[in-house]
Amino acid sequence: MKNVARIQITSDNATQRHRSATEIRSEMILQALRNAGGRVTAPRRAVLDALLSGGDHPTAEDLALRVRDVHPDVAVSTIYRILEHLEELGVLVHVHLGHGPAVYHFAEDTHVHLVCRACGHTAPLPAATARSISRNVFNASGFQADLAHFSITGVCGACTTTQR
Amino acid sequence: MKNVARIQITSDNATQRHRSATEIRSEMILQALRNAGGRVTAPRRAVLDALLSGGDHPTAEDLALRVRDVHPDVAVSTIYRILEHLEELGVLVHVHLGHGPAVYHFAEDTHVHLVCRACGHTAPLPAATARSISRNVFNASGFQADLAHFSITGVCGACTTTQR
DNA sequence: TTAGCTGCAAAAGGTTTGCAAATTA
DNA sequence: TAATTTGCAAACCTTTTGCAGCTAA
Repeated sequence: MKNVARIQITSDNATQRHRSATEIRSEMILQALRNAGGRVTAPRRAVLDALLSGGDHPTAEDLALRVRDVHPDVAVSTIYRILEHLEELGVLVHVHLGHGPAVYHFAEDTHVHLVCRACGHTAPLPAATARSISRNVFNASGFQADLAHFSITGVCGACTTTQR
Repeated sequence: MKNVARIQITSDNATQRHRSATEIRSEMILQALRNAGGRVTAPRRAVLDALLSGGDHPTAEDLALRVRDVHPDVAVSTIYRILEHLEELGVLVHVHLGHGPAVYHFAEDTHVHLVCRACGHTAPLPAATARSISRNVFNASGFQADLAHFSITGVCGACTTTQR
């Protein structure tokens, strides 16, 4: 009995902790949505879940696939509308990594992407470097750069070495 | 008679000089095209003329319109194929200034574009700044950046001032 | 003559839109 | 109930592709 109780408490705590990571964050966002006069629907929850649980650079299509695991007939257009809405709320941003579809990000995770045109891999530019570059651009041109919206293409270190 | 002759010579010289600027360049490119096994056709000449004479950041559509002033039924697909071909020859590059269509450039005129998302204007980043940024990226990440392929979005000095 | 181009029409890929039905608050 | 969302289908925009006929070399 004692043991069982203890185990249950532990288990509850674990569940609770797990929830705080993603679900509380999700709830906060849903609340912001409601505060802005929006409604909380199954597709919206599912998109947030997909964003919070999934990989790092999902496209709208990726998100649609994940959402459909749970709600099989959510339309892509719905996904796009939800993403647009979340961008307006300042929760998300979209980024163009290359010629293909855009990828989506939580706004707080914004970073500059280096995309190698030889191997296709994406690496983040260190935040300090990004800041220094923005400062550099600003000093030169008085321009407040959002370096994260489009990626920086080029050739990564590994591919430079390989190529010769 | 003397005068007439003189005038004609002067006029010829002027024409000659005018030709050197764009037409000789055009001829060099056409020659490179031939050397690569390609053929010189009316649409190709017209695309080069449009690129050499026109504004600074033409899209494929812009070029199609200008080409059609002279050759009314050149297809857009032809324009795209010509542009692709000239890119393969290293004569041109295309640049993504924003969410719309790509714009085309002579490779030698490559520069980094700052695009203001408030007013839409495009300004070049000083070459020295661009070099310094590339160096910065390379030192931080070993990545050889092609900063010119995608623009840098942000808010220009004028709009920053205006907005508050 | 023949490899290379072109026009046309259609398709592809990503994103947006119109609208009637369904759903949230 | 009223306002918001959704699914579906169709449209949109930029770019690519297939193919039969045309053309430069």
